[in-house]
Amino acid sequence: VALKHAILSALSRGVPLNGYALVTVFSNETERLWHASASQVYSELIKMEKAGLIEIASRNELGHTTYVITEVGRREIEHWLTLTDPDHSIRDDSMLRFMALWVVDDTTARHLIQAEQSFQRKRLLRLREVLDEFRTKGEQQDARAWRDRQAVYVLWIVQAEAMIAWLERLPDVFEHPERSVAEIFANSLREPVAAGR
Amino acid sequence: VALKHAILSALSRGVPLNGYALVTVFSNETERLWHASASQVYSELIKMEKAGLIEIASRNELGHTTYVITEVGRREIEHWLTLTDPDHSIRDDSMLRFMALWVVDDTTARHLIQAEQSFQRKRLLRLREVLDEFRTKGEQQDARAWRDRQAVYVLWIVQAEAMIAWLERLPDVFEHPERSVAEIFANSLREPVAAGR
DNA sequence: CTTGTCATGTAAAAGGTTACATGATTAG
DNA sequence: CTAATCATGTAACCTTTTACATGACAAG
Repeated sequence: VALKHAILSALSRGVPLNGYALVTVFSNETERLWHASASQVYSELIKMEKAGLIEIASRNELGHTTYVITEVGRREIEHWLTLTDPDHSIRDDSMLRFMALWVVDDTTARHLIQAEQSFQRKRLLRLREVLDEFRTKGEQQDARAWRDRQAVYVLWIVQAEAMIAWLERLPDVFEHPERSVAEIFANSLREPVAAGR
Repeated sequence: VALKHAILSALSRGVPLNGYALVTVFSNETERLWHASASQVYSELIKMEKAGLIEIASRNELGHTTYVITEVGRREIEHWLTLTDPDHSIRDDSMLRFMALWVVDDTTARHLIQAEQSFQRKRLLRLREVLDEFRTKGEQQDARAWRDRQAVYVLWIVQAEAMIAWLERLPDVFEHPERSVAEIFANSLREPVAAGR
């Protein structure tokens, strides 16, 4: 129901984009916002153009097409943000696996944990790289949009770091049944981290 | 493709569950693992029972049915964990909104941020409650399963706390354009949090 | 005695994936 | 000259949502 909004959000920054550029955005595992397949993006673009939310900025003989957001699209984005409630439902295959991890033996669990660690470390490096790029890029173009993007990346970096630290202690949960889980994660869970307000 | 695995994972702890209990699990916004609607759960259960992954533990005259996992189901879970790769693709409506937040004015942004803050605070309280319940519950039943669950809740709590702290500083990104984003989130981003290894 | 929660399903519509098909351009 | 990447689309299939339908039971 929201690929439409993900596309509008990407186009709202003003730069005309072609279908392929959007496909790359939505197949990107670093940017965990909205996933979509190539075929879905192309057909959604056609639908949105017909609906007047976006329009063709350019098209060459090969069919290569760039799109920009229209005024109608801009209003749709504002409507979505202000008049509909966020959907907090998630499908997270990777976490689902960790919830089921106790069924396998300790050695297998260790392998799976290490694989995820390696994925998250690579993702963290990538996140930091992209954040650095934003700092220079944002100075030219719409600063407000780029500052927003930077902020989201900051959260992703903090959460990736938390995940990596958690994965480092996770094997102990299975391998040291004599220690309580609270004890194992003692330094992560040092009570109400300024939850006050 | 994975509601099947989410159901098997829930049943793997050995307690027979009925459709409604599973519906509650998958519509729960605290436990951000796998979301599914009621009708989907009921029809998936029928399909899985036919496929021999689960079986009926009891059924009364009213049609109220509880299911347990079979040996085939247990093998399917292990196959999934060890022989297929995790799918890291995500659709996160709430984050998508934050990425587009710069399009609205500061007052509206503030309202939206506060609404999310209130959601995350409630979720955090709920997470802490459930974690406390696990500590006592886990002593009786399969300790390994319950320790795993506790660990996942620990990560969720840490990440919810990080999100709340981030949301507290987010308004400054829009309202203080003279300050750099790095500066605003300085205490969150205090460099490589033991990413070493 | 009626509202809310527990409990189970079916059918149509919308959303999303996979497989297939095609061709230009770039880099080694 | 060949493999990878850029670039666009269609069709069949599968997954998920929405709307509808039904009824027991408990609490106020």
